[in-house]
Amino acid sequence: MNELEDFLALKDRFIPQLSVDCVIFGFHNQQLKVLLLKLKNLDLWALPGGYVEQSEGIDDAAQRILEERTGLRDIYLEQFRVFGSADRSTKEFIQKIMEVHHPESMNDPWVLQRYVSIGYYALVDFSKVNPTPDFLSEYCEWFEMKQLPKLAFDHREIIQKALETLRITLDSKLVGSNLLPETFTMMELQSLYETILEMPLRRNNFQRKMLSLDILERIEKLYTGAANKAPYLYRFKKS
Amino acid sequence: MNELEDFLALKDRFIPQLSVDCVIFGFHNQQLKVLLLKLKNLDLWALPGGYVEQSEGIDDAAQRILEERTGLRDIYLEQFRVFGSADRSTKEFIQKIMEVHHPESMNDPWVLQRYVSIGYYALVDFSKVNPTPDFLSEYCEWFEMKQLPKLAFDHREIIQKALETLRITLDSKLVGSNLLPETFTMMELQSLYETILEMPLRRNNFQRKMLSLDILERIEKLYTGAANKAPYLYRFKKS
DNA sequence: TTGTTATTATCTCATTATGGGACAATAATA
DNA sequence: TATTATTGTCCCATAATGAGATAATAACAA
Repeated sequence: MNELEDFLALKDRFIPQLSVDCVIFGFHNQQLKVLLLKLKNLDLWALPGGYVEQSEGIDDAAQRILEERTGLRDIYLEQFRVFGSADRSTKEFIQKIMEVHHPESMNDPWVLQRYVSIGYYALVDFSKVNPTPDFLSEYCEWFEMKQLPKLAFDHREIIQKALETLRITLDSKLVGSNLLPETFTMMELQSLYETILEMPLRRNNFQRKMLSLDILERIEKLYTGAANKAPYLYRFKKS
Repeated sequence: MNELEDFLALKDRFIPQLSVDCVIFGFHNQQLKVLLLKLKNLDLWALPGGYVEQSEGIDDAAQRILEERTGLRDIYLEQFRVFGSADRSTKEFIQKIMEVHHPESMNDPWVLQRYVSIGYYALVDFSKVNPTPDFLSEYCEWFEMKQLPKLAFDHREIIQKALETLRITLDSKLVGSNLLPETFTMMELQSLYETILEMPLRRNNFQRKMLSLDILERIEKLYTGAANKAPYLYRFKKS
């Protein structure tokens, strides 16, 4: 496990006791998804995360972590909350993880210290992501928000809080332009909003609202082969 | 400077390279004010701030710092953003501050390290605050938002960001109940909103809006001695 | 060719919210 | 009793939103 040794040796590169956790949202098959990592030899999943280098801004750290897990650069990223309550009970989890990988590391009190974690949420085009695990994990997979697996630390709470923030900022930020592919139908856009808000919206009023914002460009019709009127394709206007 | 030595000796009590800065808002004489500290022997002011103890939650740390500077407990507090860009240039300021107080401390690389700071804003009843400086400062005073003095670090930016957040959340949070005294007139409430939003509002529409929210209780009339109709006093409903 | 069917795109109307002016009520004073 | 400066409401035009109704149309079946 040389990687881990390297990691422990490099601890001076990072700000101690501070981590960054990223809730990466994607949208696929009318469902909101989150990218998670399966921890090696444990029946536990975790958010993509990492540490902040001494010479690195926190937003840069988040971008770096995101690029490592998705292969994408310049991702839409939003800081939403710091998780630093005294009872985050990260110790028990780190203990579990470290015991499995490298029992000797337990002698180094550094790994067992309490962490304060900065929560970011990211919006990505599902189809462009290349999920890549890190050295503590064996897989990297998308999970539907409704069916999250068993999560380490307080990561379930972090995901929940990220979604709440996303909901609140839904109509002030252009969420769609980051979660949807280049072109999409009005129904797909509506379905995205309904999924995030967890409530049905009316087709007619939703379309009126979206068109009135003057942020969409109507391209051509999409002929799906279905026996009904073909919907228009839209894209977000450039600026 | 024994206090400082104690402080340096106690560094293991705190999470390193992490600080908390509090933007404490008050409202007085129709003006929005911020509580600031005057750094000893320097022509510089700074936000009340501090470090997070190893066994302390970050919100608890903020409450502790707030209590030390204002004498108030259970203050309305909201985390709004983390400041951790690589170029926060805190070093030059810390250097300035430490040179003045304790040149020997400069040998300890700890004090010169880069910091990541969690920004909180607090809303307090101006009249109840007892401003109290900390060991690095000589005064603790209220400043009008429009006339801030020369500020250390990136504290001006932090204050600006806090105000922006306050504006955005103005109608979802009950800002008034924290910034105003127990009872107040409709005009005072409106004046608070106008000051925060930096825009004039219409008396009739503002009153209609506020009353329709069903959060205010009308008490009795306030006879000021002025030659005009006496305004009602209001208080925020309990629950 | 001509219906049929399932959607999509719009239109319309009622209801509610908001902007902005007008007016009546009233506490102290002249 | 009249005056004055505010305060509390009312009214109406306009904008935004909720909810049903109707027209357009792409593929398929008859």
